[in-house]
Amino acid sequence: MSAKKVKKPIQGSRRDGTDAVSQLRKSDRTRQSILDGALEFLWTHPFRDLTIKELMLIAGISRSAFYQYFSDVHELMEALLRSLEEDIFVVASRWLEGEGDPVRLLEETMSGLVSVCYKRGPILRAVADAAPMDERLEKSWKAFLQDFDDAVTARIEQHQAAGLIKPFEARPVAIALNRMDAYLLIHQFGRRPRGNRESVKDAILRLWISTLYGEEKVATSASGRRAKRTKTSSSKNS
Amino acid sequence: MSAKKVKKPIQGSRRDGTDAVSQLRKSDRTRQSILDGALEFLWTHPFRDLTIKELMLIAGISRSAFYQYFSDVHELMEALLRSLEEDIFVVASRWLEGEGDPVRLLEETMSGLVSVCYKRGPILRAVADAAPMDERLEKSWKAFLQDFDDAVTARIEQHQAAGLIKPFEARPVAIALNRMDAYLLIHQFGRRPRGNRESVKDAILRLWISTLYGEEKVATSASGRRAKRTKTSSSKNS
DNA sequence: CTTGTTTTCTGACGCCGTGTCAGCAAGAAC
DNA sequence: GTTCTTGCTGACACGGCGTCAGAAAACAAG
Repeated sequence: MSAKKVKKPIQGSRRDGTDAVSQLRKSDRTRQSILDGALEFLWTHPFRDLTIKELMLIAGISRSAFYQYFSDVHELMEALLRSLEEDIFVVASRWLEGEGDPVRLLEETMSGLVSVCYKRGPILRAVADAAPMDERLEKSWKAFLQDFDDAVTARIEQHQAAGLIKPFEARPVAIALNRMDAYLLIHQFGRRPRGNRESVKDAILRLWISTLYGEEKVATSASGRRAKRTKTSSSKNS
Repeated sequence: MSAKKVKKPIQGSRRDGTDAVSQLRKSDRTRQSILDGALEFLWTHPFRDLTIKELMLIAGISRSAFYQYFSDVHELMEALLRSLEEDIFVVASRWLEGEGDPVRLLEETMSGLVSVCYKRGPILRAVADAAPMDERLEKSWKAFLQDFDDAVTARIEQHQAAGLIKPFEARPVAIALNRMDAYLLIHQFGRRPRGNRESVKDAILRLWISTLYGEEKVATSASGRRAKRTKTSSSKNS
């Protein structure tokens, strides 16, 4: 069923992982080249045009070799999603778990979020597009979003208890903010040419701050100070 | 290319449209039975399982007859979307264009919105799922959402000018609220068994009111009065 | 370098859903 | 009934998917 295979580590002496790339098994490099090819393709094409044939043409290997590494194109997307997930949760943890001025933490998190999505944006877009077509991927994607909803909800409630955020039902607000983020990030960075990092960050940040900590706090954030009157041009065509 | 055909109206005297169903051309009834079959299917199955063969089996006609009416499954979805669109804009116009107490208007609109989606929910879900797979449908879906974003943005700005809503950047808030609505409606009513109408309406309404008109106005709405402390159970598993 | 073993890759195959087409059947008008 | 139009059908070719047996390459040991 699954294409995964438990690989016995090669028993010889040389493959001890000390010399990075060149010392990896062939299969690991091939697998990576498929993942790279997919991302490359998705920078300029919608997911619906990603056929295995096309993909393996980019990777320079025969079509059937694909199935040595992934059981289908959706499993590949899942792999890409997982790799993005790691990066995102790292930057998100700043606001979700950090200590200190919450507005500052939020700014750091959103800044990082924008950076990650700017660099690997198509993954988000393609996974969102592909999810409805495959039950497994759909579940992963839903879980990914829900993890975020849960974390944000918890953090809001925590800050409400601390008097930093006014009391209201946290979850629907968390969902609204997260869906908004997803929508903006996907549309601004999901394909080349990409939108402007700063304006996207400012737009997202402003909405979060004003929703959670109050309109007056918006001005205290760095971007608020820097570009208080900037109309986020990029949000026009979104 | 397109399956559409300009049909000359039958020249005889009887088909004057006075006697509803039985007086329609055969082709119109068949077309409708396909649309009905699709909706029926989508109540219990995800869009990805909707194959033409399956669909025409339900409709009781041969597979190839499908192409007399639609060029492909996405054009069918577009037809369903258009029919839903009409209903939705009717109820939405209440808040978007009505006069009087805005909170009351909003309540009427959300109430209607919930009703429409409760009755024809799978359309929303299926179109959202199918959109990434087809360029044309993707455009229609995007346009549908954007029409809403535009209308809501305009209405917010109008109410801001009238001093009913505090000043803030209207568009991102409009987008966030709309995406939240879409998410909730799709997940609660997109398939059987459906969520609870009242709790969904209350959840949506509360968020809109508190975001636009202020937390204190929530209590003045009918549902706010009726169920001030109800935890919207349905938003748990969303 | 040669040999034997394991890993990786390939071409050919069958499957399934799509969309088209020529021609058959059913319905309407007379 | 006959004629003409409209609606329907089965058969076909196409393209992408996933599998498999066996070829080729990578690797370790001698």
